[in-house]
This record gives sequence, C-alpha cells and structure tokens, in this order.
Amino acid sequence: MPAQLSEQSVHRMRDGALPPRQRIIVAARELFYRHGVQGVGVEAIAEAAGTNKMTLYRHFESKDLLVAEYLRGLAEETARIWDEIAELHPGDALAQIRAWLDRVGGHGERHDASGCALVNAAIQISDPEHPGRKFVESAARTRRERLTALCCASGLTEPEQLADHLFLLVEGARASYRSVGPDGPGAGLCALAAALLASHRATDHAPPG
Amino acid sequence: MPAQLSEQSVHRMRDGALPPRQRIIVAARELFYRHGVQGVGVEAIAEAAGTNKMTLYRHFESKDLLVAEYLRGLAEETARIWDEIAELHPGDALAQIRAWLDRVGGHGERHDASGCALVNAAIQISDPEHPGRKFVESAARTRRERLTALCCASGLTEPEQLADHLFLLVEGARASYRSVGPDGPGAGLCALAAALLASHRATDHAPPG
DNA sequence: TGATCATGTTACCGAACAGTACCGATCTTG
DNA sequence: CAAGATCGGTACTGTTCGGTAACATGATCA
Repeated sequence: MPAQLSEQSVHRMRDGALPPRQRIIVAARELFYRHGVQGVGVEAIAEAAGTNKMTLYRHFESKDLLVAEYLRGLAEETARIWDEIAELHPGDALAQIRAWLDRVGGHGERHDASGCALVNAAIQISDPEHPGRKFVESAARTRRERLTALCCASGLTEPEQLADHLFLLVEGARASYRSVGPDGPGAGLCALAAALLASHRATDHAPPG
Repeated sequence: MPAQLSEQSVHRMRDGALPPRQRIIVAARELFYRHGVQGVGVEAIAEAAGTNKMTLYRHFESKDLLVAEYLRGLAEETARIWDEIAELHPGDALAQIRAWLDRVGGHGERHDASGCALVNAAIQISDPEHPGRKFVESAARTRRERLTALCCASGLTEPEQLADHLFLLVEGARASYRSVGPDGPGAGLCALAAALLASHRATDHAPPG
C-alpha cells in the first residue's frame, strides 16, 4: 500500500483542479445529501466528479466505505465548527452557544451544515454494522458533550437540561426543514433559543420576553 | 375500474386473515419504516405480506403509488391520534397537549407513531413531484395547526411560539432517536416539555399552584 | 530514454430492481 | 353448474446497480 496523500499531491497540479479523490468526495457530499445515500449510484457520483467509476473504485474499495468516508468528513467538519466557534469567542461560553445557534440554525440559504446530513444518513442506513454508523454516533456524542460543557461553563441554570433542550430544538428545526419547508416552525428557532437562554438566566424559571 | 373496498370485503373471509391489500399495506408500513422507502423492494414487501409481486401490482399500480398510500395512511393516523386525544380530554386543551407529548414523546418501546416515519420518508424522497409528498406536507401542516390551536385554547402565554417550540422539541427528539439512540437527549423530552409548559403559565412567573 | 504510477475509457459480470404475461387454483354469485 | 373475479406461482423483460478486467494515455522520475 503506497501512501495516498503524498503521492496524490504530486499529481494534484495536473490542470489546476483537485485530484480525483477529492473531486469524488465533493461530488458524493453533494449527491448523498441531496438524494440520499441510497438514492444515488456510484456511477452518478463518478460522473459528477468528472471521472469514472473505475477511478472511484481505485480510491474507495466499496460504496459503503465511500459512504463511511462521507460521514467521517461530516463528523470532522462538525468538530471543526466547534473549534472555530471557540476561537472566535474565547472564554465566552454564552457567546459560543449563540454563535453555534446562529451557525446551525440560521439556515436561510445555508444547509451545508453537517448535523442534518448526518441524521439524514443515519435514517437511511438501517444496518447497524455499517462502517459509517460509528461516525454518526461519535459526531452526535461530541456535539452533545461540547454543548453541555458550554452550558455548564456559561453559568446558566440547569446546564445539562438546557443543553439537551437546545440540542433538540436545533435538531427538530433541521428535521422539519425538509418536511415542512423553510417557512415551518424552524424559522423561529433563533427567537425560541434566545428566549430559552433568557429563561435560564436566573435561579428561577422566568418566562421569555 | 371496479370498486375496490366492496369487492375485497367479499374476499376478506377466506381463511380469517386480512385481504392481501391490507397485508401488503401492513408489510410495507413495517419495511418502509425500518429500511427506508428506497431500501426495500416490492418483492420483499410482497413476500413479507405472504403474497407475491403480481398481486401487489394488482392493487398498486406502481411502487411510488404504494409509497404514497403508505404515507397517506401515516397522515391519516396522525389525524386520528389528534381526534382520539381530543375525545379523551374534551375541552381541556392543556391535558390534550400533555397527552400528545406522552404519546409521541414517550417512546420507550413505541415508535409506531407517524410523525417520525413521515419525516424519514420525506428525507428519502428527493423528487418534489412524488405522489406521496403532499401527504407529508399536509400531515405536517395539520399537526402544526392543531398544536397551535390547542396552545391558543390552553390559555398559556405566547401560544404560537409555544406550539412551534413543542413541535421542534418533539421532532428533534424523534430525529435524534435514531442517530444518538434511546439514551440520547430525547430521553428527557417529557421533563423538558413540562418545564416549558410551566414557563408559559402566566404572564409573569407566578404559577397559581 | 525507459520504468512507473495514477488516471481515463470501454466493456463486461452477476445481482437486484420495477414491472408484466400467463396459467391454474380458488372462491363467489348467477 | 357455469360465469366471473381474485389470488398464488412461475417465468419473463429491460434496466440499473455495485463491482471488476483489460487496455491505453499521460505525467513523473531515475
């Protein structure tokens, strides 16, 4: 087995484009998200990547492992988003929570986020032994842990409960985004979350307003 | 086209079992939910229904229309659940809300509910012209309207906001159920919803008892 | 210059898929 | 009993799918 990245970086400058492996991942990310993991074939991915099926199979030994790589990339992006937010608001847990809500909940045009795609994929993968499931679960666990840690550090009351509450709100907004559409109940997510944060300010529950 | 239901009820008593059309619907409901609309073929459905593909196609002219019928049944069940809850707690909007939360959120063993399956199916159906999409959308709209109406009738503050809040919580719990598992943040849904209802009791934080 | 490696291309395989034709058995109803 | 309908079983079509074999091309590097 030769090294992959170093060898490819040699071939990367062929015509200024990305190497085929990267193009395949980009295309897979788009198509898997739009049509579902089961709704798109490897040939369509290869074509969208500007290559062919054979080259795809030279880089991914099966479609399941390509799916796993797709999910691994999404989980990685999720973790990266948390890091970026932490760097943007160092030491300010509440600001980090708000930034996260803005990022994952402010889906006017943006749904390139990872959480929703991970959940969607998890729904479509019924096999519990699928090589990609562990990335879905680890991403969900990471997200929950980091959100809980932020809530604890923010000084708000009942942080664990608040973290789960925020988690469910965001996940619900994303889930309903496809079935109800962008005008659904998810549109008011930011307002709801803001009210929720306000209600966890004091020792007692205060109504939002 | 001959009448369907009357002709079939004649054949219903063949050996005490359901007629094949009903068996197909039951099997499709189970398999579509477990493996996804795209993850199960018509032959597997027919076999699970104790019949064969030919009989299936005598009752459903295509797989897409079988999927549509599946979604129509789910939407119908959603509406029926609301009616049952209304009959169980007549005139008591708050009790109806609590009953709904218990029903759709108290998923220890039960996930025969329809909302989650509808959302899951919506995710897997990328084609906006699919004959089943209208049932998904109408079910979501119905659920939101009825929940909003209940919140308005309950005398709680900011009913529309509360309705969307509850909707997102429940939807988030169901969405995370598959990716995170039953021990995920959805486990505390009932407690979260109870606290949310309490926080919407009065204009100011002064619960009567 | 020649060896090497990744890539592109075409063709192919076996399986599964949606959907159909046909036949025989069974049941209801006249 | 006979007509008519449904149902089950088998076999079939054409397509698409995941995956592979074989060969040609073009770039890199010794």
